Parts: sequence; C-alpha cells; structure tokens
Amino acid sequence: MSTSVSNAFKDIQLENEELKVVEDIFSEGTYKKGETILHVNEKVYYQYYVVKGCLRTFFMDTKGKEHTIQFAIHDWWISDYIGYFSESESVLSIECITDAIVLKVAKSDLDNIYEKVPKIEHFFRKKLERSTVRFQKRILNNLVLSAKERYHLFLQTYPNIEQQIKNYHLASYLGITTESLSRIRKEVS
Amino acid sequence: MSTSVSNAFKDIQLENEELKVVEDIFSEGTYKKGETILHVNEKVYYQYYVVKGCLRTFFMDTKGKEHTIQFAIHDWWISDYIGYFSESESVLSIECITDAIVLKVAKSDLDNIYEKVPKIEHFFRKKLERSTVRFQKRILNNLVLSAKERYHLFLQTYPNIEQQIKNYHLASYLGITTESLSRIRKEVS
DNA sequence: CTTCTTTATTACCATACATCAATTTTTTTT
DNA sequence: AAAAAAAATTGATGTATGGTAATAAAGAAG
Repeated sequence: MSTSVSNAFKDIQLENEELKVVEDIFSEGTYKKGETILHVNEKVYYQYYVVKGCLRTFFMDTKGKEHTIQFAIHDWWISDYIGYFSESESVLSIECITDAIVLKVAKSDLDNIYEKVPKIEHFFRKKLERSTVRFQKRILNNLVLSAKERYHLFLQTYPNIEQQIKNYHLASYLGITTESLSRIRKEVS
Repeated sequence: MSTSVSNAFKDIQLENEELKVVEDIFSEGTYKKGETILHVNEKVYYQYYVVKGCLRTFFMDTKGKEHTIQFAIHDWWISDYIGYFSESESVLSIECITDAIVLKVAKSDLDNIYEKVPKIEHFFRKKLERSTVRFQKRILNNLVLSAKERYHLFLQTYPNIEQQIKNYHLASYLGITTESLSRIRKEVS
C-alpha cells in the first residue's frame, strides 16, 4: 500500500517522516465490479484515490434515471464532492464499474494534516485548480456542443475510460439516452 | 482599497504584517458598464475580487452565440479560470454588466505568497472546495433539470444576481434562448 | 454448447426547446 | 419629451433528442 500512497503524491517530494504521517491516514479498499462504495444519504467522510479499476459517481433522479457526474481510473481521485466538501449527506452514489483497488482518506484527517505537512495542502490546492479547469470546460461544452460533438470530444479526451465503460454509462455522462448514443455511433461507422 | 482587501479575506485572521504583504499584490480597477476587462486569446494573468457591481464570463461560439459561464457580484471572485489556472490564453471574455470596482491579483504573485503566508493558501484551497461544490451542482442540474426548473432554481439560489442582469444574460447561462426564457416567464405569471 | 441475462440497436412517434421574423416594450440618448 | 437603440415578447415552424417497444447482439452462467 505504501507504494500506492507515494504514487498518489508522486508530484511532490515528501520526506520519509512526512510520507509516514500521510500514509497513516490512508487505508486500502478492494471492491468487486458492481459494488457501491457510497450510497445516497450517507455522510460522505472519504475521498478515494484509484489504484486500479474504474469507478463512477452518479445521481439517480426522481424518474429512476441515472446521471453520471464523474468517472475515475488509475491515478484519479473520486468522491461525491458535493457531500464531501460540504460535510453533508451524499446526493451521489459511487459505484465500481470494474473490480477496483482504492485508497480512501477521511476529510477530517486530511484537514488535520494540512498544518503539519503544508506540501499536502499545496498538493490538494493544485489538484482543485486542475479540476476547476475540467469542470468549467465541461459546463462550457455542455452549453456549446451538440450530443454528437460531446461524444467525440469524450472519446478524444478520455480514450482510456471509454474502453472500460458501458455505452449507457457514457450516455448518462453525456446527458443523452442510450438510444441517442446508439444512433450517434451508427452515423459514424 | 485596504478595506476592500481585508474584506476579501475576512474569513481568515491576518496579522498586520501579513495583510500588508497581501495588499501589495492587489490593485484596484474601476470599469464602466459594458466594458470588457478580459478579451479572448489574451494571456489570463489575473483573477478579480468584486468590490462593487456585476460581471460575467462568457464564451462566444462559432455561430456568434454567447454562453455565460459565471456571474459575479459583491464579494465573489471571477476570472476565466480555464486560462487562469492552466496559464494559457483566454477562451472566455470577462464583461462588466454594470459599473464595477474590482481588485485584481496576478496568479504568479499569489503563487509566490503561499509560502510566505500559508493562511492565504489555506483560504484559496477552501474557496476552491466551495466552488467545486457549486460546479458539481451545476453540472448535475444541467443533466437532471428542465429549462424551467433550472430557471426557478437560479432565481432561488441567486436572487441578488437576477436583479442586475438582462434576461439574455440569464438565458445564455441557463443554456436556452431568450425566446424560450420569455415563454417560461410568461407561463409563471 | 446452450440458456439466461444484460446491453445495444432500430423503428416509430412525441416533445422540449430552437430558429426565424415580426412586433411591442423598455431603456438610453439627444 | 422625442427619437433611437436595445431588449423582450409573440407566433409559426423546425429540429435534436426523448420515450416506448420490439428485436438483436453480446456476455455470463449452467
């Protein structure tokens, strides 16, 4: 597990002491394909670093339709960040699309460590900056692009994710039905 | 201006020394309604704290249609965060919807200060966490809600902004045409 | 290898929202 | 206060995507 933790923080140079402090608050979890590691209306204590596998967060609306907010594969982080950062109950579920190994860390533990290891706070600020860029781009793309264009952009941007997910996962991320996605895919070929 | 800077950081307790260091990197700008303070394809050096007035960021697509990404009023921050955080050329424009007073700060200056004043890095991490929550909610709402529902949610969430903007600003934020927004508004009354 | 279950495709029809064009209302300028 | 400009509304029609239902293909299980 220690190698996984240091891999998660490979962008920063941690002293051995610091690494130990950090490792202490992470714990490893192994899950089977199809498992839900966070259910709706639970307190969101953790965020997860993906060591292996593919996960997603999704929202189920009143009609039972699923809406995928995020996918995560190796070296990505995932959580219901609405619940996680506002320290409230989850609105999203986190589901394993494949068998998965993750490192989980509690928000409270991270918050404590920021004072002791400023590099860690720095790391997470930078991570938030990068995710802000991605979120803004997604909001923009959803406003500007057609379903077909969003589909092609996804393939181009996340070729590694497309391999691991079902079409209905992707449709629910793009904001269209599986039928529409099927028609788009047909047009191309 | 000093009072404005301390107001921007009212959530954290800064020593006089620290406040001085911070104030040094901010500068005030006054703009007229309609002015564009960031044009497309410029380097995005600054983010802006709004002292007074209302601004927005928007994208102009290939058909000349505008898409509003963000509004900002008193005590909010605004920038083309795609360009700002990735230190690249702007894809968005920043426009003053009303006369406005802002405090601008260069990313490079902020990055330098984080080591000297860790409280500032802490402040911006927290700010990013809160904005992550808002972004995720917006992505989710755009996937789940109808135009009418998004309109009512906006009114409820940002009543202070609605007063200051034109309907076509709001339409371009909601991802609909002004005509559609007009029909939605008609239904209600 | 066959059966069962899940996932993807196709056809047909429905709908939310867009587009275009004309008009009215509101705001700004003189 | 009048004229000009900008913004909002309305009606008619178009289009992208949705919903339903049936079928086909792919994957998992016996």
